[in-house]
Amino acid sequence: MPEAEKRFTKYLCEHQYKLTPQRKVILQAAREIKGHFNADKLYDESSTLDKSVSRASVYRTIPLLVEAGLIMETMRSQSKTSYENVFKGLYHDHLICATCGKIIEFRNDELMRLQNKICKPFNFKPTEHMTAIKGYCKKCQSKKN
Amino acid sequence: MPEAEKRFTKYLCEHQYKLTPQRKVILQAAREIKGHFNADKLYDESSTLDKSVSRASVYRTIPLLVEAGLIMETMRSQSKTSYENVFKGLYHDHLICATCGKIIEFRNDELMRLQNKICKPFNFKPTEHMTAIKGYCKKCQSKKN
DNA sequence: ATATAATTGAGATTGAGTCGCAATTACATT
DNA sequence: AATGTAATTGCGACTCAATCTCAATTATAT
Repeated sequence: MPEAEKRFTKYLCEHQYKLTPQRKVILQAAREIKGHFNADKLYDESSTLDKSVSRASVYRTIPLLVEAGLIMETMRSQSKTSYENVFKGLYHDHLICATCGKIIEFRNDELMRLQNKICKPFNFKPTEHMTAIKGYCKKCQSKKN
Repeated sequence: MPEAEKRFTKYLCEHQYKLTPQRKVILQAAREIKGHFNADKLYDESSTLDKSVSRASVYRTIPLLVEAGLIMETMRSQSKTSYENVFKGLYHDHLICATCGKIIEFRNDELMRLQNKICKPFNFKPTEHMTAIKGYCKKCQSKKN
């Protein structure tokens, strides 16, 4: 059993949730998607694997996957919530172009350390962070000139 | 004329938009609100100043105020988009408690500098950033134990 | 004063996300 | 293996923030 499924099974068990075929399929679909996805995309992928999976189950499973630490909410744009797979230690954040919508991912350990440092004086225990920097990407800057 | 109104007038003029009484009222309402607000709150405040202002106009004016640099989107939580007034140089970010929803504001210049530094290698020109750190506030940590 | 393009309010519409419910099912206990 | 039961399912109805439509109105240039 792949690591992710093991973790999910453990999470469900610990919370007295059941490991249903639908949940397995949705997890598998989430794992197969590369990059960002929203609920609709996850529903499409899940349906492909198993037509019987309903949109409602997808919406109901997403918070479980988040809680289990398998996916995470990355941003909300154009009224849709985006998620992506969590890989061990491979945290990253995003630059978002205001013109073309392009998303550039970056990783910066200093940023992560700084955020932990920021929390201390507030006695705040951080679990996750989201940093999004909006602006103009290289292409859109030159277009403007 | 207050600085904010001057800037808004300039923005409208430059884009061939008209300075209507409704827009003036909505700007004034936005300026009077301390802290975070969403579209509904802004509608309430605007209505108090002038009953004739419609919800639609508030929604239509918000992007103008954002574009003019007078307010900014700060986050989206519980499916509502939050805004707050932009004051010269007084940028800040947020700690959000996952349990009680409490929002702690903080300011950190190092974070701001770091974000500019991060953009450089991508030739990305940042205009604004949003950092939200989720976790547990002091109170909610002790409740758990 | 007039022309005209932008703006308005009211209400309809959209669409992501949630909920209620009867039928089904995973799993613990015999 | 059969049973009990509480969790889960799919479906369709619902919610509600945000957007759109449209006829009436209005800010500004001429």
